[in-house]
Amino acid sequence: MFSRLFQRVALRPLSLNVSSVARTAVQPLSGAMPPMVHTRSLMATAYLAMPAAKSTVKKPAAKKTATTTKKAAATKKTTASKTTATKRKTAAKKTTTAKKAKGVKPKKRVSRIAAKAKAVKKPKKKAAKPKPKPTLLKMKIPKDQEPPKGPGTAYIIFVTEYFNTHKAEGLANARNRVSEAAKAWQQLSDEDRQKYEDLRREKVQLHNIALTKYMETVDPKIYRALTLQRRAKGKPSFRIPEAVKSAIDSPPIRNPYARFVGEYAKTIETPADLSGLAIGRYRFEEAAKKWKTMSDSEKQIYKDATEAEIREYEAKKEAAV
DNA sequence: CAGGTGGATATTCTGCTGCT
DNA sequence: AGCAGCAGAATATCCACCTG
Repeated sequence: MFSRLFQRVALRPLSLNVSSVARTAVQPLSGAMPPMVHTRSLMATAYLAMPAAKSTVKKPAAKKTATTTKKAAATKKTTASKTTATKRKTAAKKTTTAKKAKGVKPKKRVSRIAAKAKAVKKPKKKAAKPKPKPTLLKMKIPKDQEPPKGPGTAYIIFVTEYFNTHKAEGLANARNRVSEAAKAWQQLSDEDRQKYEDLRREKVQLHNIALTKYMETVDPKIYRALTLQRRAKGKPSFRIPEAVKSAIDSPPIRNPYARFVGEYAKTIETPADLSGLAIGRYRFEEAAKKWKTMSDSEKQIYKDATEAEIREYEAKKEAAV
């Protein structure tokens, strides 16, 4: 009986409260370091909609057009086709501090190019499989069902605005315009830049609200498909920004055992020679041992607490309807 | 013209344990 | 999924420029 209820509760994460998100989303504005607004998570989300081949294939050709002034950057970026996967690896290396060996990159590039080549050859299989059944993995996600895209950076906002205001001046091509925008950006005073930073924060808030709305209304099937397709591409699982996550309407209901562990773990003294995962393992094992020695009536306390929480949740739900 | 890019850095998540 | 704990991995964010 419990498990069924838990399952039901567990399915709720998609049900969010927009107004509370608006609230939490606004808060990050204070303080020097805005507490995680996860703009990028949405950008990352955008990858879902972005054919992997698009980003990987395009780059190499584009790189050729790099100006000579960009020499250094160009060499740095010869690995233009780097995807987030590579990025992830480099990031991982970074966290291990001194590990960062630059000579590693070429290797990756080669393997990725090889992978690309393989990917290109694939289509042959299509003929062999004339009727691939529509699965979530292959399901096409309609444009309007894709998660909202991220707000971009202050600079992006500036460039956008720059383009709009200089549209009529007949500037050469887009690339020159970007260069001009970049120069203009550099000439901005700190104050002016701050304006764009403020704008960005506003956009982040709006974006969090949009994402919340999306999470509320998205077809669960679509959401599942997005998740599966993302995983299939080797992308990390979809992460819901904290500001949105915290808007989930009610806390999860803890099962009796979890409730007990939470309480009992505080009383366990961990041997000094343990660290990291070993500590957690030790505590769980100790808690499990204890749980087994407990009588039904002792356990009943925790069961009652859980049931009470469930009743409370049900009542709240009723009231909301 | 919206957003991708890489490197540095800040922040968050995962794994792992047993049980419900 | 949730309970605890934390090392290490993964991801977000930033800038400045670039791209299709």
